[in-house]
Amino acid sequence: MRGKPTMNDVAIEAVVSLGTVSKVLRGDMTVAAELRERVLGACRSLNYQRNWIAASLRNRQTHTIGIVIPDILNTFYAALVEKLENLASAGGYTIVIVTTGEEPQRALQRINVVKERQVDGVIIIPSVGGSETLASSIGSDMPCVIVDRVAAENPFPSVATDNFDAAYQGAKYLLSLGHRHVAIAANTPRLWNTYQRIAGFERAMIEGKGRADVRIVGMTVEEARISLEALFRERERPTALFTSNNLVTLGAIGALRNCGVNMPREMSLLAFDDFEWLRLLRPAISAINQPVDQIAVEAWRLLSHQIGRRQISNPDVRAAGQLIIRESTAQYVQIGKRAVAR
Amino acid sequence: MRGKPTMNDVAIEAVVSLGTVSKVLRGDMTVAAELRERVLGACRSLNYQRNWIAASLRNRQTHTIGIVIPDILNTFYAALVEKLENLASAGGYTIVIVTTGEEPQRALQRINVVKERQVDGVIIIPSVGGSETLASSIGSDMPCVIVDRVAAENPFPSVATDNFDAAYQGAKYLLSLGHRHVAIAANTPRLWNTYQRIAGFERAMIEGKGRADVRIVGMTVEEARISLEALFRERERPTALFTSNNLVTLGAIGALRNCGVNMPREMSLLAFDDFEWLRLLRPAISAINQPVDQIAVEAWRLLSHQIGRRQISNPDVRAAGQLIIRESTAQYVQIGKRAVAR
DNA sequence: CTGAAAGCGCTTACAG
DNA sequence: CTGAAAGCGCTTACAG
Repeated sequence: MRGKPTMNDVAIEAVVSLGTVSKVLRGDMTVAAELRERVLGACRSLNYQRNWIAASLRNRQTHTIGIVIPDILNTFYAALVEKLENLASAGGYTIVIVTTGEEPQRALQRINVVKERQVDGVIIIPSVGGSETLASSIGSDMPCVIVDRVAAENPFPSVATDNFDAAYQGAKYLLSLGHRHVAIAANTPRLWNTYQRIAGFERAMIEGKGRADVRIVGMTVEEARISLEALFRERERPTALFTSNNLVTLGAIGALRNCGVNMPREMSLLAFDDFEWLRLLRPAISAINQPVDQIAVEAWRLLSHQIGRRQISNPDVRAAGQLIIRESTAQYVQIGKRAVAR
Repeated sequence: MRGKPTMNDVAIEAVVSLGTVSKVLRGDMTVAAELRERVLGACRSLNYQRNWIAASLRNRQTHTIGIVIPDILNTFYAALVEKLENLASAGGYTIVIVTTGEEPQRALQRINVVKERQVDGVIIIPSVGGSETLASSIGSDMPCVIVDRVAAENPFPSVATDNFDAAYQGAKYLLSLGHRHVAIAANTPRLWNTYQRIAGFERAMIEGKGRADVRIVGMTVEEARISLEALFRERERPTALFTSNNLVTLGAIGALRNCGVNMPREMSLLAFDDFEWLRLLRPAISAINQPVDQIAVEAWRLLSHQIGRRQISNPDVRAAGQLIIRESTAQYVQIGKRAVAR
């Protein structure tokens, strides 16, 4: 026996058959206690490590799951990955991560890589324009759950924040402060989560008889900043701004600073996505928090149940967002001559 | 042929032997062009996907690398992962990620998981107290590179910022602004990178005849905040603060706010680790940036050369940090009665 | 340049 | 409850 010991070496050492060793190691309890001890002892003395690849080839399970994510630097996704890694690890799974950088081409290629790796299942956050091709590239035999950016006609189990409602509540809050002209800065309505956020926002504004200004500002911080600087220089600018995700929030804060717009006196800001830094800015930014923990737990439930071929209840989870009020949102006060919108 | 097509199915379809198919698919050019075409055609028409697990079992390569990281929410590590994923992907590798949460026990367990997964190599950022046991748990046959938290007696190829020099330069800068009493808030000197940062800081302060105040503030944002609030309430507090990493910076900013200490008038702040938010705070925070791109590229070079059994030149890379001056650091001006240190 | 055969290290029916 | 044998889908010497 040169190199690593194999299961066969263990069998010889323990003086049992190869099959018995396999049974013991897989936790099959139909093995006599005495043999089991001999096997375990042999494993220890040989410092045996199971060759997981050989097992996978035979039993068709890799105990690996793929995570397809647009961008790890986005704190929301980083938090999601952190939670998922813990859940997977606790369940004996390991995760392979792949990033798509919001590029549909790359997304397709990366999803294929993950499939070739023969993962047992995959958790996907689609990128812009990626939802359409998902069904065909995933196929129906691969356990899969879609997270966050769930398309309207999505065929897979999914979990996301109830974006419509969260945005609706956010807008209601802004209205309750007296704001009547509020803008929503959204990355792109081609993303379904954003689309829902815009819709919830608009619904609330209509109900509250406010003026809703929908601004599409692009996917990056820089694009958002430039776009919003233009908005802030308009004659009749809104008195409150609602950002559609953390990247846009970043751009908005930059724009506010560059244009010298006082927050919250001249402009209230409500952010979608909460995270540590928002508390530290001055004024601290009010935000709608997405329940990352819950989203991760549900995604894992949905995926592991599919892998285990268990019954899935509630295959489309929508988690409630929570409004966190800090200092960036204030009662609307008419300033000088500028009038409130209509 | 039920289920997925195998290489054998392709061989039958193309009317060649199994071995020939294998050769073509592995890019072995010693196959006649005509056969190659037939094989490729058969693959397409059957929609053949190579079973990578079977290949791995035979050739002992998984084309997978493990990344062991303390915490994905730390932006520095998130950025590192993002870069590494791109490099790995471009090289035909996929990454499995494992987080240790700064817990030595968990680190050990996770490193073992990665090894059992039979990765071709591993990139490790040790956690506190984890460096000591690394050598024995990794073994000498596994390609490995240590990043960022490189121990003094580290036996593996490594890449990190030149922490001593970066901190030295930072302290020199603070001295040049006239500060003579400056504190460094460090998470723990048990981390070698932090240890180096403290040492570089102290060296500069000695040379500049300043008073160096070393404060160990703990690993979390909360601990750092509480610890620094105490510092800010001391009678003879420093006029400038140097934080040892991004988590401590977070705590420092919170403490500054809570204690109502004006920055930079009453206290200059220089952060180790730069990232987007630092620009957006007011005042914008001066920082020492670690060259994440370079670090990732070098780590990948070191790892892939080991995997390919190529010669490794320069196995211990130390990259230069860069000082970015913004608004949080200002010339020291004596305020009222409070005297400069000693 | 091509093919037949052995084997990677396990798991899984199947006998006993 | 235990063991002998076949086989998972490839790669790799080895003949030809």
